[in-house]
Amino acid sequence: MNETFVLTRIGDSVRVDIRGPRNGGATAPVTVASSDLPTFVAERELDAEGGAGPRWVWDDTTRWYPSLLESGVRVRRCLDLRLSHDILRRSPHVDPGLLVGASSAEWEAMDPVELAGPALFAWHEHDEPLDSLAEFDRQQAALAASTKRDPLGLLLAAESSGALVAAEIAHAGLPLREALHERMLTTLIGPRPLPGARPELLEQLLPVIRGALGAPDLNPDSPKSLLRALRAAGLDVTDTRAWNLRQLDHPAVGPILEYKKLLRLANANGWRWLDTWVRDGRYRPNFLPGGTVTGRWAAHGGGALSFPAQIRSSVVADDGWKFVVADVAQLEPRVLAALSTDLAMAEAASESDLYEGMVKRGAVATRKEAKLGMLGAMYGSTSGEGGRMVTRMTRLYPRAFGFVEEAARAGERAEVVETFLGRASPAPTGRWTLALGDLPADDAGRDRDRRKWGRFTRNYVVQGSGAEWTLCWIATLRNLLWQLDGAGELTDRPHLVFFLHDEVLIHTPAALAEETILAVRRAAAEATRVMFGTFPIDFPLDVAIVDSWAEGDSRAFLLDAEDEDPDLEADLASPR
DNA sequence: GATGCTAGCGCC
DNA sequence: AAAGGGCGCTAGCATC
Repeated sequence: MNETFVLTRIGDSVRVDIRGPRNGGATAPVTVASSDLPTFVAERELDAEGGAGPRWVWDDTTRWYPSLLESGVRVRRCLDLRLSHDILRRSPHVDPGLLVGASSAEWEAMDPVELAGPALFAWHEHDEPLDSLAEFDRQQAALAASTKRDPLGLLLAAESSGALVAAEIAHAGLPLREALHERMLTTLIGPRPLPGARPELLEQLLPVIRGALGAPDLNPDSPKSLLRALRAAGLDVTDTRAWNLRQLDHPAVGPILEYKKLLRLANANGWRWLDTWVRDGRYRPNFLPGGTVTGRWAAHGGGALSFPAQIRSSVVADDGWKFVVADVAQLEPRVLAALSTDLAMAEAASESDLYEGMVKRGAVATRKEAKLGMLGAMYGSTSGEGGRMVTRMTRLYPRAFGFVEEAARAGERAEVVETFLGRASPAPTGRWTLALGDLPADDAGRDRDRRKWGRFTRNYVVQGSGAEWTLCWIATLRNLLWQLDGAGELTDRPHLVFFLHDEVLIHTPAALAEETILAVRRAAAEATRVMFGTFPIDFPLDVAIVDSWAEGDSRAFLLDAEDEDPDLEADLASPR
């Protein structure tokens, strides 16, 4: 039976309201002691073996699933009412009145529970527990009445699966060898310093920098005093950004850049990071599904989503285990081609490298131009080579480039834009939205803000739809991984241990690594089918079986590759 | 002493 | 004249 179980916590017990697949109507609720819940859930999952499985409806995955996982219980499906409330409330295709009811304000204000890290403390539940059944019924009614019922329903399911993945990643943790990390730190910045002291190798760079600038008291940790010292030394700079310093020809530049790089490592992923976020060979950040407006995940704790390439060599699979690392090549351009049904761009995307595909078809002269043009279209470049390429490529791919252009125009009109499945952008609140169409021609500030919002909505439709594809990917993947020939609980089988926007890491027994690769590919194909149906678009994956994340890092490879410019992103990020 | 902001840099 | 999106994190610094 694929029944729906709606869980509401009441004191030390849980009220379970059961909705059958056909009757839709209420049956008498069951009351389960909280301590018996894992058994109750496990039995229902077992009963439904083979089918899609029961669906567990709860207020918030972070308040339910971690303890189930601790008890060794995995679920196949859930509906996270907190996340779905947020999506439905923002959708212009949902009647907001249907979502209003008891505790509306509490549903709006609910935050996820942080499970990892130094701030861990017990959360206080509401005195009056939120009634999940009432909220579920409201959401179902709102969904049923929506003109975008099917895509929104898919989005809610994918978002909820993402919440399950996030909890499972937190449960399993990313394998990270403290000893390796410490050795790397010691080599690069010196042994663990005393509290408050500068690491040894930074200390050694200090006199070099001070000497070269003739500033004996300079503290290069302070951008302000560094800027002062640079200008006092006769250098024409307005900030201390590494990219700008690199343009200068001065003996202080090399040591300063080296210092900044090591300081960054020490601050972001040094000894304190290790102490705080890594325990018993596992790094456990808090992933927050739906944590950003576009639907990409956010993360708290240890900078999980900016895990530097430099330290990925510390991420090593357990003995007898492997990592399967997979990332999507040019996710967002491919999503854009499908969003806009641009057949010419989709045709170029049949190549494993979309940009090369454009070059091969004579659209542009070089891979770099293709990339500049695509990124320019998705981010809103108007000047420089990016801007020029956008103009040229608009003629070649009018549907795709027109699609993002229209999203930008809509944003500038203060309209809400949507992702492919219907996640709506927030309404703008800036002053420029007032008296729209009645702007003084010389109001440069408002004009700038309006264009800035247009760049946001332009990017929103692509970034948000890309996030939806990856949600569908990992949602399918977690189920396929469970069906592999494993046994035992989650961490005894192939399981996801990291998710980075368009890249996944799976920790798998070595014997199942090849099968895991097949699962990753099948999941990608399924995500494409579910999202885009028969539209001819490919999402090729780069997949590798590795012992260390560093081996599977395409950037590490690209640094040696002749045909790729590793500084291209930096070029884009810099003025001129 | 706590809090909020900025600069700068990491990731996608 | 110049004009790219989304994030998190840290230290320094200003402020209360």
